[in-house]
Order: sequence, then C-alpha cells, then structure tokens
Amino acid sequence: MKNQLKELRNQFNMTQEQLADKVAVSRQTIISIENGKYNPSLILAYKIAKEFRCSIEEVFDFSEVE
Amino acid sequence: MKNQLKELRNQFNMTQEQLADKVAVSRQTIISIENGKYNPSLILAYKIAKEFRCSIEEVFDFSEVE
DNA sequence: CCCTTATGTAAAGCAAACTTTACGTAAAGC
DNA sequence: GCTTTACGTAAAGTTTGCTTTACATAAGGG
Repeated sequence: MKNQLKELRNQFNMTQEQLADKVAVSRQTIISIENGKYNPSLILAYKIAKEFRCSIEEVFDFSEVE
Repeated sequence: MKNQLKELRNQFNMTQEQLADKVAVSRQTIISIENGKYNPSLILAYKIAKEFRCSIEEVFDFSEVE
C-alpha cells in the first residue's frame, strides 16, 4: 500500500526514529510501512495520521486495494 | 476499540456472514471486530468502511486510543 | 415440534504484524 | 580520516490478527 509517510515526515522535519518513538513502535516498523512492506494495524495508522494532524485517508492510499 | 459495525450492518440489512463475504474474511473475524476483541488491519478497516460508503473514522471510534 | 437463520463462544493452528539485534552505507561536521 | 546521524537490509523471535471447525442458543416459520 502506498502512502505519504516520507513526505509528511519531511514536512514535519521528523526522522524515522522520532516518529517511531511518538507512535510507540520500533524504527523497523516505520521503515517497513514507509516502504510499503506491510499493512499496518488500524490503531497504528490512526496514531501516525494524528501525529501529522490529518485523516487516515490523507496518509494512506487505498486506490489499489482490491 | 469501539465501532459502529453493528449499527451500520443493521442499516444496510446485512448479516455478519454477508459482510464477511463482501470483505473477504471469515465470519469469526467480523464477530471479533464487532465486539471489540481486536484491532483490525488498516486494509480490512478500509474495506468495511467502503462497504458502508463512509470513512474509516465514521466506522471506528478512536476517542479512547492512547 | 422440527428446521433454518443469525449470533455467539472456544480452541487449535497459520500468517502476518511488529520487535530486536546486528550490520552496511552515504552525507555532514570536526 | 574519524565520528555521528539518518536511512536501509536481513534474519530470528514474539505477539496478534485471522481462519477453521465445532458446538450452543434464541427467534421465527412451517
């Protein structure tokens, strides 16, 4: 699944590690989601969106889902 | 996590089994999510919201998250 | 009464999310 | 050159979403 994580992180001047700490997951998890390696849990997606002050739909791209 | 699944399912006159088929998971999975037993994946949450023609935020309640 | 439909629980097993550790690399500063 | 910072990969291990099967119950219709 594509997403705007990298772009939003840059807009907020945040490193992967800082974001990981904020949403309470490991840096690996952020890297893997950023690179589309897997489908995060709903709560994690929500926490990330909240960190960037936007909706889940603005962070994650569902256009290619099913 | 609380959610509006049961209410939306009723509005759409849909059984748990019909919803499960539509979003391609087992009936158990729908039951467990409906009863707040766990945190679904983002893609599943999206598919459910899409089935009810609304946003993820309208189906799931994040007010008690972290 | 019986049968079907819709919902629920429980338990075992599988698949995938997430963690942890370790290592590689490129850029920037001293 | 050396060190630090930020990003990336890989692989093994833990946790949890999700499946499958089986069984229980209440409601409604014939």
